[in-house]
Amino acid sequence: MGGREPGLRERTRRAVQQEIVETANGLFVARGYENTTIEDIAAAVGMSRRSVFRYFPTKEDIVVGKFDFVAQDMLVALRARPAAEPVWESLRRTFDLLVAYVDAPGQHEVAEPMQRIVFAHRGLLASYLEKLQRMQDAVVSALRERAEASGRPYGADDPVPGAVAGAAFGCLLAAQHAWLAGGAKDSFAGTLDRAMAAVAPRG
Amino acid sequence: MGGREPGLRERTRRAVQQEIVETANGLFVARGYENTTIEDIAAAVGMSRRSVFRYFPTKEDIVVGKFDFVAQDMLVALRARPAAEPVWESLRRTFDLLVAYVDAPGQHEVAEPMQRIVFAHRGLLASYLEKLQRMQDAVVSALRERAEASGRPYGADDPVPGAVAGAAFGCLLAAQHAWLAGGAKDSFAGTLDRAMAAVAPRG
DNA sequence: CCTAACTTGACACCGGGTGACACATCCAGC
DNA sequence: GCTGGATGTGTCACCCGGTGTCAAGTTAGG
Repeated sequence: MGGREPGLRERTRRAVQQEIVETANGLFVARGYENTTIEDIAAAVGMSRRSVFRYFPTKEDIVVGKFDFVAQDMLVALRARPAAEPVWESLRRTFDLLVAYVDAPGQHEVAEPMQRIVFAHRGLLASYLEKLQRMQDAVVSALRERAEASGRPYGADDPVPGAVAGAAFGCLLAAQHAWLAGGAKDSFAGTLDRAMAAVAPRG
Repeated sequence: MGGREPGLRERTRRAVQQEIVETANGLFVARGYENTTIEDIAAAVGMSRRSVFRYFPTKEDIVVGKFDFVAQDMLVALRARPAAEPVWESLRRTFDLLVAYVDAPGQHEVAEPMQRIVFAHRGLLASYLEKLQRMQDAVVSALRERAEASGRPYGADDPVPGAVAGAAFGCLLAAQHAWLAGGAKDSFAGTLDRAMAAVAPRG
């Protein structure tokens, strides 16, 4: 991340955010997303409705906001991959961060129902897809940098890097979908491997 | 589509819907999406706020609702492709319906700014992505049918057909992105061709 | 002409989200 | 130790998207 040593202010803020997320997730899985109002969350945490909005811009962000961080980390991870590595492999390794998030043994019991909630609700799914899209845009930038560093830069409006990244994220989403549909029994990593083995960039 | 002879009721309904869309699009382009309230639209069309919601479930649907129809048509188109054709080619041809929508010479002047509006607004982009996702789900079903008919069905939780479809839609989105970023000068079809040439299913 | 189905407008209401203001707290610097 | 400014919070008022309800109006069919 950017600033070294987050500082006390930022740390307490993160702590409150974390508490809101955990409390809210509990309510969401118990009563459902739409049946839980911001006021319910505020009351459960012990603050006012207004203050909840000071920590999260929207209700949806309480659920999918964390992916902004994952996106940043993924970018760093992608930039750290060796330049000689095939792009598809680099992307697969970049996704390991998301995989770790999903396959994490400790949080598995809470992460999976939340995923189902995301995929079940219109606005939430839309919001998640939009986050992935932003993530993807960043990946495209990284891909361009990499191509430039290796001496074969893409043209400004070349759709190719976007297509490669788009295909990879498409596989990611498909894997998530299939994994959830299959009851989340297998490892997510394995499902993603199979998905990404079915497609490959040309050249 | 389904019922033969739409009937008077349904036809007038479609006409009103069309008028709402056109009036609203005019306001959106002129004053921006967020600066245009449902009441503004209702007033411009000459009906009450409530009635607008009788024709469109949400404000976003006024913009992206038409893609539900495109999705249905795309499904039909995909099913009509010869079974022997390579999958990637079938998908590219299926996208021709969307291409026709974008490259259409008549509506080009209104379609392009609307596309920019969609890509510029959080909720709108999210909504559009969600529509594409639903479209994609349908495509996956068609891919499964095709594989079954050719004697090599996929397993129930196999992520492969989803990955192929996801990759194709990823290319589609990337092409749209690059096309808009490049000022929509080239033909969209050509951009999409280049995007889909950069990736291919394995096997 | 009368009635039943459908459409519409008007009104009330909910919930997400924002702006403004007042109050408390905490941490300077004097 | 006091004071003053930054920061956090609650309260209130408001906007807008979206829904339920009901009464009035329209249209088609007997």
